[in-house]
Amino acid sequence: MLDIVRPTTFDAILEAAFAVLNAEPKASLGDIAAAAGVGRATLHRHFGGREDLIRALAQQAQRETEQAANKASEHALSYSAALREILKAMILLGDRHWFLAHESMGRFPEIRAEYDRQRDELIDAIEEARKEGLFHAACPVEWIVQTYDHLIHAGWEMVRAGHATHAQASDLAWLTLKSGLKKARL
Amino acid sequence: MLDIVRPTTFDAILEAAFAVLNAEPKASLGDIAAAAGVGRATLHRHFGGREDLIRALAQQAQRETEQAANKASEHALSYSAALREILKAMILLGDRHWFLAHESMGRFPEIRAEYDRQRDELIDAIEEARKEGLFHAACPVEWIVQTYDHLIHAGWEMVRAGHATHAQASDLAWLTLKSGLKKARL
DNA sequence: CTCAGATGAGACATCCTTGTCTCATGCTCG
DNA sequence: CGAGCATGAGACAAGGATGTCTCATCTGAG
Repeated sequence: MLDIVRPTTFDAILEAAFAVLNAEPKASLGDIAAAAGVGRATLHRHFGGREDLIRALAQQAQRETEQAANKASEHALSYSAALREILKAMILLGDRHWFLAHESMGRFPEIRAEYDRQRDELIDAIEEARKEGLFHAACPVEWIVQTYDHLIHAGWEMVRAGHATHAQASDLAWLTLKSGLKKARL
Repeated sequence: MLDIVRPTTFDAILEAAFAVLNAEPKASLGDIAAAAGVGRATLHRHFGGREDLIRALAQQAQRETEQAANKASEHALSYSAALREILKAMILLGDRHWFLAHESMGRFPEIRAEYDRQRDELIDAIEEARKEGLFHAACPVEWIVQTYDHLIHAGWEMVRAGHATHAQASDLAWLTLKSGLKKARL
């Protein structure tokens, strides 16, 4: 209706790009423009080229995941609770999360640096949660990080495929992580 | 030495293609040929084109994962033990496993059909293992399949990154799966 | 030693993608 | 109502990828 905020052309292009590129990394700018419902020239007016679009996507993904993580953890009373709420929030942003992890960030130093910083924050939170008894003392932090990431994506796929609601997928992912890593050790 | 079986050119191209395409789906046939150490014309002599190469990769991945799964489970005394041994075998074939799951199989009906058949076999084994008490009765089979696939890839990445040996990654993945899904339920 | 087969390099044509530009259209605001 | 801005469509040039072909070279087997 009158009060509905129509997404800008810029946002429509980003949204379409996430969806198209996650499904088909080889997709052309023409494919993305078509999916966004805009002309290719319009895409070129908003972005300086394919690399510029990819960079904008990565920055948007980083902004959204950072904001969602901060918002999710602001009322958490423990690191364990924070990790749970962040997991839940990330499951909604699975496409952004996956885009960041799998699109080559090597060619954008500033994206890589921010990605590494967020990784370090996650590792710090994991080590604090371990002290709270969430993870086995001998479980490698690399495995915890891997499992955390993959369960986010598994949850996102459950929601996307219609096999579970967001709340259900979050519960499944959290229970699996919590129970699974309490005993997992080398 | 004299008895070392030199990989054929055909095999070298497939091996290089798995590695290159998993890292960079947009890679050109020239990139793949270079990584295989052969000329692009040679690649074209072995494969009728890019689509033909992708189809051959998918068929090879299906053949190898099927053989490895069969070999892994031939001495298993229970479905749970079989799932464990298959998980261990798949972690070594993580690149094939991931290629099958993420390269678009929609355009090859015979690949899709075989993929679905192998999925059904896995689901059957999961349901039998559930009867053995491996999984919670209320845990959705879709979640079990998702978690199984993702832990395979998580384990493969641990090995590839040098964070764990194959045996260690297998143990971590199995413990995480077993402990995590024993309690995970909706 | 010779021949056949496999291969590498490079040329060539075609197609696709990208980036730029121009013109026309529509919408919104003053 | 008019102007300005955003956009779509299409043309055009350039570059890269692909597929085909030819010639030269090397290796292995007979």
